[in-house]
Amino acid sequence: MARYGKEQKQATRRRILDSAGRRFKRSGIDGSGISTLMADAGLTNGAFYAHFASKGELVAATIGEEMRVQCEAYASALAADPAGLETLIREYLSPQHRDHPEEGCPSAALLCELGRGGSSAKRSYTEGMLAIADAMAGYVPVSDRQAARLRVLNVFAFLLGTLQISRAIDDRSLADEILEQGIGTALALLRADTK
Amino acid sequence: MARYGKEQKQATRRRILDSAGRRFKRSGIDGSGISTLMADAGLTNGAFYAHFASKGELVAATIGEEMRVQCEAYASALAADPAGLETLIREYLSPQHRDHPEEGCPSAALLCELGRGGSSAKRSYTEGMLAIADAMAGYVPVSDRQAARLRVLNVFAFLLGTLQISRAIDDRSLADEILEQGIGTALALLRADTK
DNA sequence: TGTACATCAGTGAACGCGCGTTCACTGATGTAC
DNA sequence: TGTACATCAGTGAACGCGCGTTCACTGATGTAC
Repeated sequence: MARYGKEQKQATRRRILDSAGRRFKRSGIDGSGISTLMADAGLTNGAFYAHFASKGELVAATIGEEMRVQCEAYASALAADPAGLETLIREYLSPQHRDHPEEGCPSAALLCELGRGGSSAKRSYTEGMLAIADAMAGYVPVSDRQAARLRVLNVFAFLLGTLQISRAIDDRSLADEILEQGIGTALALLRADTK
Repeated sequence: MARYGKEQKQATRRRILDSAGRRFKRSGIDGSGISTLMADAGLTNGAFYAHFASKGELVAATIGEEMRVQCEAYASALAADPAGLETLIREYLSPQHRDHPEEGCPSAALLCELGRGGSSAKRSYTEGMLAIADAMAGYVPVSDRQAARLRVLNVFAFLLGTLQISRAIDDRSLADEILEQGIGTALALLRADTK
């Protein structure tokens, strides 16, 4: 409503990005309309195009932001506790994470949709994924850097697949069991000699 | 158009189910409208409700059918070649599968959407997933039956996560590399002692 | 064998609704004098 | 210090369109006589 410096508008943009991340992860990209996304941010639909040229641009920006936040969270958790990979895995494969996609991993919630989505969202995703692989490669017991990155990607693929299955399974105790079993498998995967 | 026996209408239903499977896997569930789904089957929108009570019912039926077909395909491939698990894994993690979701695994294409979707689709999915775990448990080097089923689920989670990542990655050669690396990891995962 | 009829799978127009997007407008603010 | 003005983030109604769903209708068929 004002002519503050530029910070005001950028703050609104960040607010939209933040609430859009939650909404997309809860309802899907196709399942989230502009009016709902803007209402989530406490605004009306018309203001949207002052911040983004299209829904596709919002999607790409939101994915980028989600991946950046996830990468930072993991990197700082590991910097604080270099053996913290196990904690991260246990949190990832927790019933809490399964039951609250809107607070969780963007890959687990949106990856199928990204696969068929626009190329700018894929670009954002690829960058974010590589940043995560890079940030975590140092904490994996593999000496070769590139091999360590691929190992991280492998573990990540396993975690996200397991979480997705546990979300789609219609039997809570089986879903719990899959998560529990997944923790052991993920830890083994992390350390295994694969080649 | 006719008063044939009941086979005619059931044949049409199967045709809708088959083309809907392809369409959902290509465009997503939210991304596929009734008119398009019916046109894919060579019909007009109005005929839909003679076969299904709602879109949700079609989704559940399609998921059930897709899982059944996948289960049968895997089971018969393994029956023909008991060491064929490696072939199955190589086909699953092939660029061909990555580039043709409409012909491929329903889990890889639709699992995020199922996670937030209706309960009848989840029910269908759960049944199908358990049937696959059961059908393949005998081919995994784990003696305890229930542990073998969970192992199958673990490998499946890894495969589907890896395929999804390779579809969302915007760099073909990196995507190829992830698939290639995934084959080795999946084979190791299959045989590893995880507990 | 030929004709009238009942059946019913499929047609296609229409329903209210929410989609992504556009745009004329509002009104609180910082700035100029 | 007080007032007039330019700015521009945000409003809210409207656009054409496709959504899921309904329904009166069509017309090819198997059946009855």
